Amino acid sequence: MPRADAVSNRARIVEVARDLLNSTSELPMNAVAKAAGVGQGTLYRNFATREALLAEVYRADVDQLVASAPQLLAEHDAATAFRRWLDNVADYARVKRGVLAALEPGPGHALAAGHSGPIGEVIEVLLAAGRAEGSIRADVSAQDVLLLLGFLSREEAAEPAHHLLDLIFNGLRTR
Amino acid sequence: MPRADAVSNRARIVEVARDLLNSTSELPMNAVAKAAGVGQGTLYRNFATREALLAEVYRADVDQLVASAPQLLAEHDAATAFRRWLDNVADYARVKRGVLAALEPGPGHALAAGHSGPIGEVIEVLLAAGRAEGSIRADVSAQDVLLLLGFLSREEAAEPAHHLLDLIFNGLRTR
DNA sequence: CTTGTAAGTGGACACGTGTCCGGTTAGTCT
DNA sequence: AGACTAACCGGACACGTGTCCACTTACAAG
Repeated sequence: MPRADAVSNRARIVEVARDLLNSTSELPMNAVAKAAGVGQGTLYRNFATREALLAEVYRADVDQLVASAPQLLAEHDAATAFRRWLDNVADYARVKRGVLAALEPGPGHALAAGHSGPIGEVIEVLLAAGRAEGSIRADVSAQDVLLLLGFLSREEAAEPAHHLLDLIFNGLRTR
Repeated sequence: MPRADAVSNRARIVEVARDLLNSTSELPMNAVAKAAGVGQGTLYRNFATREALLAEVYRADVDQLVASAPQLLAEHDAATAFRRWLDNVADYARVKRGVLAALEPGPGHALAAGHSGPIGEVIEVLLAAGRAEGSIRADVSAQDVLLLLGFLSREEAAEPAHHLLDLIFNGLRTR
């Protein structure tokens, strides 16, 4: 059972981080610690990396992203749903630059286990639907897609994101 | 006309950096400066970023990579040549982890001008050949390819590189 | 040979990151 | 209530990065 102050500290860290991101879109770890009134030790114990902190801050957004997939699958064929979902990811990534960092597999975090968090599972679902439909290559894993999506984290790729997604998605399709 | 000592300093910096990479595969900038017997100021003036230094160290390798493209185009059809060339890139990237950093477009360096250095030009040549042949999509730019190749810089992508290249190349092809 | 000066030098500095550890405190047990 | 202990706290620290600027020196002109 975690201590009460530890819980509130963690919550305050996330809250402060969200505020910082809204105002400056920068996220210096030591600034977060100072603003939250905790030491760096506490900050790093709760969130070992900046990505972990971002993941918590954007968890609601990630959840929404995850939730949109089944909805898309219900309304469209698998290929279209997949394509639309990728567009959703790109849109989120452009608005909130941190989202993509949040869904990236941490070092040694994703390679060992097969699942790369909720996002990985959703991609797997979309891939499975596409495979069943015959529109998506059978040799594509969620890990592959995640890796290919890595370009979204590059700053240079703000605008042509949809175009690049087009190329990537074209590559995932059967021919 | 640059000063004589400046020239030798620059050469020694590159030499030292190469040695460091061969022994530790790490490249701390201040370590390079100290080992080369120059101040950090000198180092950063000659090479504004670590990438610039890596680019110089691996220039010979990059040149070889660039030279292999026309050769491949002479021996195979454009699509095959392009595919083989991508494999070459992946092989280089796996052996010398720094090569990929060397060919990446620096911030604001590649977006403005159309050319992203020699690598960008080679890719453009391969793309043009593929377009003429009708096997490569017309809406693909060298910049796109460079961005998509960005996954090579991720550590996690050491082994499945060829598979991912397969997916990417599949995306570049016409259908 | 002396002097001028523009280029070059190199180290101090400010900043961000992540680790480590002595002190503190919440929750529990008697 | 009082004491114990394990978890927690938070700041000092060591390290790497990149910038800045006072000093030095190569080269040229008189």
